[in-house]
Amino acid sequence: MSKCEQCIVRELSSLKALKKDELIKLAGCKTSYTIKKGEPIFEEGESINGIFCIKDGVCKLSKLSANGKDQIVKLVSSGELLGQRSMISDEPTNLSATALDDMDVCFIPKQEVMAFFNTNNQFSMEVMKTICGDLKDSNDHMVSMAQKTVKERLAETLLFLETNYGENEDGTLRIQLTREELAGMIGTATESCIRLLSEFKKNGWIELIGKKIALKDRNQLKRLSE
Amino acid sequence: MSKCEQCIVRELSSLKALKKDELIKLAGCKTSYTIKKGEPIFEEGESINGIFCIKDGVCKLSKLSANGKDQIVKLVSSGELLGQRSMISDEPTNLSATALDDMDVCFIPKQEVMAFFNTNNQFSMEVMKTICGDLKDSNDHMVSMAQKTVKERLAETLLFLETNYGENEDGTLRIQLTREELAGMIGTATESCIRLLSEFKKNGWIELIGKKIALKDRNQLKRLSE
DNA sequence: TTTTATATATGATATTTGTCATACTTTAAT
DNA sequence: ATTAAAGTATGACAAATATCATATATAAAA
Repeated sequence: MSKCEQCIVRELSSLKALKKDELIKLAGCKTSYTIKKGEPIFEEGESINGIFCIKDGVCKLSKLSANGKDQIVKLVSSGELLGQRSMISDEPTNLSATALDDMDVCFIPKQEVMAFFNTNNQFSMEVMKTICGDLKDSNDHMVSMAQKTVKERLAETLLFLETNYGENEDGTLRIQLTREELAGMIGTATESCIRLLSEFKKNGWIELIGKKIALKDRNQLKRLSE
Repeated sequence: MSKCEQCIVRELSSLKALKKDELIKLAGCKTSYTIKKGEPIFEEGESINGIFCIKDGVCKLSKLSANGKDQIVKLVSSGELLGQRSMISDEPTNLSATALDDMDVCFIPKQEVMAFFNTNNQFSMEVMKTICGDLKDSNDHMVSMAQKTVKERLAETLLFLETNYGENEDGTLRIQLTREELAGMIGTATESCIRLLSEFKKNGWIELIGKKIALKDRNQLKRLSE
């Protein structure tokens, strides 16, 4: 049972508001484990009685739509908390979380977190702010889906992925998404996504190196996305 | 300066967690006023240093997209609070709020609400739950936009409007939206919205009485929306 | 290695949706 | 009451996107 003090999640998430004694309590009740790429952390409809701390790796939060397509609502990665919404609302999750990488996570039981809400106001405020940020992102995302073309959304998403997850030495996006997952992020059919990637490549805006994608003309992508 | 105790907002919103002395404080700092149909309560980019209590009427929360269309993110009506997200995040709003009805509202300054956060944990939890509900709705809405057709979204929206805002004696939807606003809710062009309404009418699923809409075959609409 | 499965890619085509033009209707303004 | 403006409606057409078929490439399994 390792300490929570030096954990990246403690540094970056709402947990930064916790005091020493609270961190010790935390370390005592957490369970840590690993999840392999492709495996679920939890699935739509499950009751998850607590929150997850992501120590390493990235996962997708997605929702299966009636037509069988998996819409990606959000990516969550190391340093972040997962499952807060469902825990606070006290209802089964409406989303599935699936590892895109091999992941290291900790699970903190609900009663522990709720206790912190009652004793540490700063922690409550941090969580509230995080959720408000998520709400703003979700609203913006929704407007994007409703008002932008698939092409615009693809450009937007590629820039988002580079900004938030960086690039490898060869200039390709570090985050590894299949074409199907990328399509799931922008909300379109896999074929449409592939077709537009080909078009972007033909225009010299991106480069396709095997399955990987490297951004070339960021200004053009930016212009397109707005 | 009227009391807050018997106010509908106090009954239905997070304010129900406030105690008597807190309500007295509230009554002392609020400013109440009216807003006429079509007028803004606040606009995108404004800093609104507090929250609004909606005593009467309905408003739309919308965001102007790059193509000049006004996407409606959410409707907010009597009994609800408005502006919590922006106040908690401490940043200008990303949305405009515009009255769809003549409205009665109260404004509560930020410092007052923040004080309640510090002294009344139940209130904090209620606000948190509300925002979590908003987040879930927004996520679901986003998936709808990404995965459903305009036709499906129109059917869904018509049912939503009936469920949440009821109908008049003649069976028409009580809430009064222009075709443009309805299009803004489902995320499509005004003409497409009108065209589909005509199609629904031709199919006998709805009736158009002037500008008003009456639902006829709710089962069919429901089937379509899923 | 060979086979099998899965992911990527592209063409052909159908469907959906947006845009522009125009007519009609209702509401507001002079 | 007349005019002007805004909202509703529909046709014609163009553009965007989905679907189905199929080919190729890559990865996994036997």
